[in-house]
Amino acid sequence: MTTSDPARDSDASGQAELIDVLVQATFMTVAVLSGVAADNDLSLTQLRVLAILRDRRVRMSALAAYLGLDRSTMSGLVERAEKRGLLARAPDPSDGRAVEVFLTGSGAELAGALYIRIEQSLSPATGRLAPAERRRLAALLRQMAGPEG
Amino acid sequence: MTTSDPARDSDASGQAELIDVLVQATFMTVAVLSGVAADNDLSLTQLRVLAILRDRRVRMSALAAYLGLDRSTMSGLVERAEKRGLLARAPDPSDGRAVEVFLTGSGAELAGALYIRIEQSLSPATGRLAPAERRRLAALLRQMAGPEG
DNA sequence: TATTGTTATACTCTATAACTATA
DNA sequence: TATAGTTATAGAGTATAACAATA
Repeated sequence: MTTSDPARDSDASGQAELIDVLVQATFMTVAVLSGVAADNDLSLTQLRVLAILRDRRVRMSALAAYLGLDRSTMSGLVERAEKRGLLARAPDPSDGRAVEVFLTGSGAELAGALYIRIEQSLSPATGRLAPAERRRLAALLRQMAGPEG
Repeated sequence: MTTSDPARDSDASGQAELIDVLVQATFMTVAVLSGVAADNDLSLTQLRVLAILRDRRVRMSALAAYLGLDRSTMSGLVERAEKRGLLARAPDPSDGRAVEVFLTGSGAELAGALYIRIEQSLSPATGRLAPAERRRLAALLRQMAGPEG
């Protein structure tokens, strides 16, 4: 989304300029995350599932809602990951319709390793900032994308 | 990639904390972009193709390299977009092997509309920042993800 | 009646392998 | 020989529609 629109030159509010570089940083990050996932024969979505389940046990429907996917899509994703021994399903005792998903030992191990690889793979980017700048950037990103949104 | 790792509490360098919120902001942005794309019956990759071609005419191989895709994948993406009348292919006069891709009038019109929708759809997030904060965030993101990386 | 999850189906996205044409 | 692009193939990701079981 890089443009050379002349209207951008007098962008006093910084909206358009921020959007350009935000989109650029987004695809840089997606590329890094996808690379780490691919190195482990995972899709980006599978990586996200492992990350979500790292410290939680959740219902199929909650997983689908959080990822913005249809429940039928979740069934396929979970089935393939289950076949690989990364996670498992169990009926929810409190609701006969619901199914809970959780990591196996092997899945938890992989999730931990993935997190370390992500930190390493992003460090060339984050390392371009001084510690104080990193904290400032984190604060601004949290304000922009934070809990409220 | 949100965690409650106690090691994070004493993260004086801000590395891990930045990574968490960067990944969160990344998926927020991807969700917004994917939503805009889906509203126009496009995939996120197709939207990126239109954005790249907005002010350029590029070779198939350059497009594939920029997006990190195989050339055969580009052939399919471009063929489907061409079938919809959004872009076209033409042989490169300077190299008999090469093919250049460029937007049609209809494709350029859509690309412009998409950009406006993206600005609108991201504004709830960017609007949480004051103009000076937006400029500061843009500068930090540029430094982190900028031209060098 | 509404919700949860699965299955069947169809299409897009993606990479690998094999191929043609050009450099 | 190497590069540019396409085609064939196969598998993963995705949504829609229809369904069964439970609430």
